[in-house]
Amino acid sequence: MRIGELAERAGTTTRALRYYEQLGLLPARRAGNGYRAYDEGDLRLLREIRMLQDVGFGLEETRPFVECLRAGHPEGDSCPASLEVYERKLAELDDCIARLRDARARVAGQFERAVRARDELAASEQPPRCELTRPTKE
Amino acid sequence: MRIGELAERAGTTTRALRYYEQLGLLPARRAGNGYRAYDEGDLRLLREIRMLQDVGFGLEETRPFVECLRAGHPEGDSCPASLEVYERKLAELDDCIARLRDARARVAGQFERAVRARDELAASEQPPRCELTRPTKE
DNA sequence: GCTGGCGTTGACGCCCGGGGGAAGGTTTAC
DNA sequence: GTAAACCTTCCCCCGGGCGTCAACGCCAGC
Repeated sequence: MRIGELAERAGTTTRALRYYEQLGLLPARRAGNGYRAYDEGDLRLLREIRMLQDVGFGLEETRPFVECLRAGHPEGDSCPASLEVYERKLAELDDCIARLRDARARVAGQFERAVRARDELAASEQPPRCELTRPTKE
Repeated sequence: MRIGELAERAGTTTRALRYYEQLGLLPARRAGNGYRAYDEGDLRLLREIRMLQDVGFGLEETRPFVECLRAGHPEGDSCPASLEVYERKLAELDDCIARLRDARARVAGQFERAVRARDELAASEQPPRCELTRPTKE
């Protein structure tokens, strides 16, 4: 299989495949004419890469999974190195979520304070119209 | 006050101040010699900018707050435009947090599945040593 | 009058990942 | 024979927020 076919079957581009090869992530054998030659195993590796990217992994983070598959394991995450990446990613996500929640809390605090200040200002400038003092219309 | 002093008092750099001016965020009057001239009000604006940046606002998002202060309001968030930015930011943060949580859940699912697969494999390859069959040492 | 420390403008660099796109040359396929 | 697919190499880009020169002007002290 040549690069165009592989790209199409994996739903990516030839440009991306050359880039992965440049990273050493998905090296290709070469046919006599210099064309890159791929097989079904490479398709499997590529699908693993794309799947992990969809979940938010960077290309470097997919490397252990790819190498695990290439080493003959049934799944990309059958190796300890892959599990470590999972754990690191979970920690990273937790950290990021925590920081965002903290930021959210700070912004929400500011927002509520500002809203209260605005309401108090409005109340002092324009005293509330009481139903008992002005019972009827408008 | 000149640019160096303002930068130091606000804990930033002259480069940043020129950049803010370039954005129209913090325009400066000019002294006769062409030097930028700032006053205490500018320091206040600048502190507002830096405070918002610390909470995660981009420079453009600080603009309504700065203009609110410049319009003579007591706080940067005394204006409706600022409150809208707060609300937009809160929504943005909520969205981001939700997406991260989703990603985290997916990764966690993969991780747990992989760990179970590993444990089952280990159990099948090497049957558990039972206390009753091998009660003593090692 | 000279050094040093401020200031001015403008322009380029950078960081980060993940490629996009074009130029210029083979090889293959119909 | 020619179009499509492939090869390599190269630069570009996206956003934000500045850093870092370069080349020059202004002012104080000695």
